Amino acid sequence: MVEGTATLYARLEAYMAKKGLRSTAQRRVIAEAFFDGPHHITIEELLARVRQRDPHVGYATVYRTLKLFTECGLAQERDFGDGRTRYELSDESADHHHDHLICLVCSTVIEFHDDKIETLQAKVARRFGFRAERHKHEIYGTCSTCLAAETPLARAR
Amino acid sequence: MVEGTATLYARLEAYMAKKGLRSTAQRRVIAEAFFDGPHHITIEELLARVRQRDPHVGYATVYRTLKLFTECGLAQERDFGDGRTRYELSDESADHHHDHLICLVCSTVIEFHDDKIETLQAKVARRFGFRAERHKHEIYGTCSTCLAAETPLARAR
DNA sequence: GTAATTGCAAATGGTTTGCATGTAA
DNA sequence: TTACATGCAAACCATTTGCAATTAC
Repeated sequence: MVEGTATLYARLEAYMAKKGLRSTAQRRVIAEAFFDGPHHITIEELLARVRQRDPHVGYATVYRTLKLFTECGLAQERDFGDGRTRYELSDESADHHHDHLICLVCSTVIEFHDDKIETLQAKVARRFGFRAERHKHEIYGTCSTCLAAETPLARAR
Repeated sequence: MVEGTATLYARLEAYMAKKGLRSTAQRRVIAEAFFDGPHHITIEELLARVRQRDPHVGYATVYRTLKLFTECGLAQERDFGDGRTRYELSDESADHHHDHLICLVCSTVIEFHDDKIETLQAKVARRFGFRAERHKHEIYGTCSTCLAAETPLARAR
């Protein structure tokens, strides 16, 4: 299960205390908006959510704060190739590690997890004497919904 | 094996002829520099190679030409997260499909291929009714050379 | 001849940064 | 009080684009 947002926020507080960083109203609002916002959120989307609660927050603050979240292990950056960075709860913060299927038609992102692939990946790294720290595994294509919307002719492709 | 550069160039010529595009000195020089240059080359690196042969080539031309190579299936874009796009011969142009191990210390890129992972990937897509078109599988960590250079203490991490 | 191509410089767009002001501890 | 944070605007930087001059066909 996903940790409660209170627990996530406590982790952030602990990190900030350790580093001598300060707990500010902006960081609290951004954390709240991020923790219960949609997965794979962009800075722009997050800023919109944040400004619903505090219209004065600047976008540089959101950038800086998400960088902070990434440093302290709460968030992970994702790049799905559309030009803007997306953020999601890190594997440790969410229930477990996952990878992505990305629909090139409607941009929907489906999360998946496959233990066998993870195991094989570890084997590949070992084969090269490589210490794997993280990975990115993204499958691009067309999701079932968009496939259904295609004409029969196109679907037969 | 990798196709000879003559064959690759012939494919490019065929594509350009089909599309009514023109064979120019710049495109020839860029193709030559790309086909026998290093894998995962950046625009800047490629431009440097190109300018050894023709100092007047502009960098917009290199961008446009690599986009052309990508369109016609000769090249593939890669993003290893360092801010610039890299280009390599496409799977069909080179011997076969491969993925990457990327060293976070020295930036070395190791190519790997694992049929079992490919098969499992296809299964994952099927499970979601997803038509997979391409994928990106990158493992980030520390390569064997950099591991060897670490202190015993750090290596035990 | 004429449409595609080039080189240059300017524009774009996401992200970062400098700095004066504000504020948590 | 004194670093750390913020908001704004300007800077950055890879990439794209407008346009006049050039060139392939």
